Amino acid sequence: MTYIEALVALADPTRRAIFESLRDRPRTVGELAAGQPVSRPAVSQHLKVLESAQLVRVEPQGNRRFYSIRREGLEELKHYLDGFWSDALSAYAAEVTRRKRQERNRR
Amino acid sequence: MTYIEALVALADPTRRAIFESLRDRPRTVGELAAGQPVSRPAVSQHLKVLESAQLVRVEPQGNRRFYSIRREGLEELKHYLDGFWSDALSAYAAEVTRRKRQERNRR
DNA sequence: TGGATCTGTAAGCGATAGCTTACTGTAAGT
DNA sequence: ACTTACAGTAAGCTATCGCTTACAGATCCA
Repeated sequence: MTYIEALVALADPTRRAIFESLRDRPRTVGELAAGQPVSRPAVSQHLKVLESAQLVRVEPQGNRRFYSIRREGLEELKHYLDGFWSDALSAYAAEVTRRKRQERNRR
Repeated sequence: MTYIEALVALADPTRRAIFESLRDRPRTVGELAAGQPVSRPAVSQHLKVLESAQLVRVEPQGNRRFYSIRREGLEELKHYLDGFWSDALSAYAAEVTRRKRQERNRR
């Protein structure tokens, strides 16, 4: 059920910005905070949420901590979304079309 | 930029429950409210958000309004997520591995 | 036509999410 | 050893989100 955490995590604009700024390469907390209009502790808190959602990993390197994107959380979320492309869903779509046609013919 | 609205919309548990209960077939507001532990106006408000995110459509039928799932919002979100499977991201992954190896050899 | 049914909107309230400042801990540099 | 740099945690504040009740509009049915 990590896809729920991923949804919640990415729903916040600041958290999404932090996540996206990790696209090209890993970054330290300080680096990430410098790129955002919020304080460094705020970034730390966001990273905690992202990590719990399996969206980022940490790599401590001496004094600093490098954060980087992790695919696991994204994949779970993608699979959840894929679940809405089922046959049942197609069946309903047909029903909607049918209803519309019916409605049109009635006038 | 509808994928942002989709993220926010699906991040709420009640809204997600409503959305998921539309998987098999279209339903009226009353039906949806009956399946949820919140009031009917609350469901109406959630549906408004879902509709704005292109996740559902409405089909008024006389007195009632049938809501059903719409794929557009989901697709935008999926494409957004797909963007994180780029080459740049693979490059970073390599860098992480390289860093780890370096770290190991140093001890 | 008049009451009943279905649904959206308005206003207001409480919980919580995100932010800040202050503090603590740990590693690096001199 | 002492100081500086980096980052996580604690506590507290505020804005916002989701909920409720009350109300309004539209359609159905007798």
